[in-house]
Amino acid sequence: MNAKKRAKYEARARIIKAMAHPTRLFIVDQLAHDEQRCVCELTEMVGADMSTVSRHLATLKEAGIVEDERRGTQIHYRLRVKCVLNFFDCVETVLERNAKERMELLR
Amino acid sequence: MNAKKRAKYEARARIIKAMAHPTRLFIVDQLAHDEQRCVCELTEMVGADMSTVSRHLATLKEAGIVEDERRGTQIHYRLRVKCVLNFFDCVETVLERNAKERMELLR
DNA sequence: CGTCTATTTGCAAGTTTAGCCAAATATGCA
DNA sequence: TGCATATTTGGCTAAACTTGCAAATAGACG
Repeated sequence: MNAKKRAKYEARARIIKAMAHPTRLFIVDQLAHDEQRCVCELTEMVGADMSTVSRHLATLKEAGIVEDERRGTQIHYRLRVKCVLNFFDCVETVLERNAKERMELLR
Repeated sequence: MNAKKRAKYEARARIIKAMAHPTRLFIVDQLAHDEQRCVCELTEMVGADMSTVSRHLATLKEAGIVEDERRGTQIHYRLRVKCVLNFFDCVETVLERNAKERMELLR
């Protein structure tokens, strides 16, 4: 794999890596339902330190998956690209199939 | 987020994390085109140590994204779940949008 | 201007991941 | 059985990621 090709896959991987964390997935899922949320609300929902949540949001923003907007004293985040929600369907498919296969192996 | 919910997102994240690496993305992409490949071929294409490629394949297999089959002395890998290919489209969308936004910021 | 609130950032510790080399396994075949 | 080939696994190091606490920022508001 040459440098150019490698760079292409690295760019792609950066986006996917931004989704590859339970808390960040939760946030994305939440924003899919609620349109937008401030850091304090998400912190409350996630149940971690606000600094931790803030960093997760920065990771998602850096990847271009969410965008933020200041509203007075707080900052609201919302999904920037809806298609990431498609990930969930496929992931669910994989999980179901894994579960099914594990069942069959037990017989 | 309670324990059950957390477990749900952790399971999802494990799948996505398995995709979140340039080499593994390359492999998935390759298997999308070529149906199946042995470790030696993939090693050749990737250009890393065979042990490294083997581990990447193990990661993908563990997640349920690929499956393997021994053929004599070599082991062939193939995609187990096609829908992961949908990831690429969305990732491309995000990358394009990021590029576009960066252009606009330069004006 | 000073203060309060919301958020981000610096730092340190703990955990995970990636990569290579060497050694162990597993098959095929003479 | 013994050798050759393909693949995986153990061990180790360097780099990356995660997290919370404390400190720094940025607006809002009296």
